[in-house]
Amino acid sequence: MLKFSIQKKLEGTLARAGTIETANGGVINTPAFVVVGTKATVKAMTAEQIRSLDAQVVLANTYHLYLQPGADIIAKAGGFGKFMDWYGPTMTDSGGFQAFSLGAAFGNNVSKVATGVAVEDISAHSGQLAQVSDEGVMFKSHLDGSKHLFTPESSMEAQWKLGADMIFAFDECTSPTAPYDYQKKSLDRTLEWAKRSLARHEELDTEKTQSLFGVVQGGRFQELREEAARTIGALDFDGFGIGGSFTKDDIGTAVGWVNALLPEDKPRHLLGIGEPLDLFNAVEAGCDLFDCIAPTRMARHGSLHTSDGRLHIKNSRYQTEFVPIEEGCECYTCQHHTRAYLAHLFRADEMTGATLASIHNLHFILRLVEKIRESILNDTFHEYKKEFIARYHPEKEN
RNA sequence: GCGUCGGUGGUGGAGCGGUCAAUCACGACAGACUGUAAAUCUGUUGCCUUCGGGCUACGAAGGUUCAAAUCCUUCCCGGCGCA
Repeated sequence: MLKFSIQKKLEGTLARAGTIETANGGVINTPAFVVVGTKATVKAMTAEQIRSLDAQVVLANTYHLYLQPGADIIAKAGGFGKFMDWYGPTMTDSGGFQAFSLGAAFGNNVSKVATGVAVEDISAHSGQLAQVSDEGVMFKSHLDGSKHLFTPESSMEAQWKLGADMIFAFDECTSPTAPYDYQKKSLDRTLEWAKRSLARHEELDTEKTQSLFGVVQGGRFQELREEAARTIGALDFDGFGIGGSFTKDDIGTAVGWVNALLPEDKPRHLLGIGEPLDLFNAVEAGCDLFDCIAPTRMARHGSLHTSDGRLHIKNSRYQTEFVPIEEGCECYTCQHHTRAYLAHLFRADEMTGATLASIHNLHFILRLVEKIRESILNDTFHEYKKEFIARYHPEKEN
């Protein structure tokens, strides 16, 4: 069971800077960005490289590791952290996101963050590889088509074996296109699953070495989000995850509805959010932890963060720019390599390009969240945010 | 020299009388990506356009035909075989 302490709150907002101490003695300074290593590896990176970025936490995925290599093998290895040679704090996601990504989202070109506001029922429960019922989620493995039932109980059992310091209750991540009625029904189910997750986890973790986070859902509806914050918030979780869908524009406000109601003395993790502006807004709205695949996936796809916005390293102009991705950046990549070299590696389809780009993007996001933390402690958050947006999103400056 | 097979858009390579500005792949040029089915996916890729269409194109030049990248003739170039 973790200990969370708040060092400083930013007046007039829900933002706070604090420290989490895990049951195993790991320390996390919050707000913190959690690096995603779905299959017990941060894609294209070694554990040594993750350490050299001063990452604080790594998050793996229960569904993926359950299918391959299997939770028992990870348990024998001593947990996924040790398995991958990562000895810092760890988290696992419950598999609840895959109810969405392999269900409603599968093949439908919908992402977790809605760009439009079109609400249509593409049937959140009729996905091709995942079907949701009150009992749990029936997955058809994307690897071999075999069927697997995930329930709150089985997710807790698998996460116990995977051995992370912090784990999540089993929930249903709904589609941003799901209408109110479905969100409501799903929310009720996620609440039941939260109770079942708590009960099963209590049986497994008798010495309280793992912390369990409950997940708040509710889609884009204020009424549902607040209901979820109250009901999940009242349960005996060690922290909370805020999951599901938002629109790009109201990540901050919707998260604020939730955090205004969640118990203040427990950490709040915003699941799957990790673009710079979203991080500022979410911190301001009271979130302490974030995990996101965006920095690493975008890196592999050649989209690199700079203070002046993202650049596409494959664009022709970069072939002859013999300067770092960002002048003054202290990451390994920028200290040793040029845009031209990265442009070449990406064009030549060389793996090292993915590694160097991932190092850079993770460094950018990790340092950004660190600076956000410092700005809370220094009371310079608003100035820092304004300054950042002016350069990164000049079109949004007001 | 004789014979034979071939010469198609940035590249490879389909097409073998009309539905061909020409399948497809690669490359190129852009874009997307937010609890990772993702080192993936999408769009564009002869020139011009008032987006209806127009123009120039399948080695070169002639020819047959209502119609040719596709058939015929000659020439040029390349591979192979025989001298």
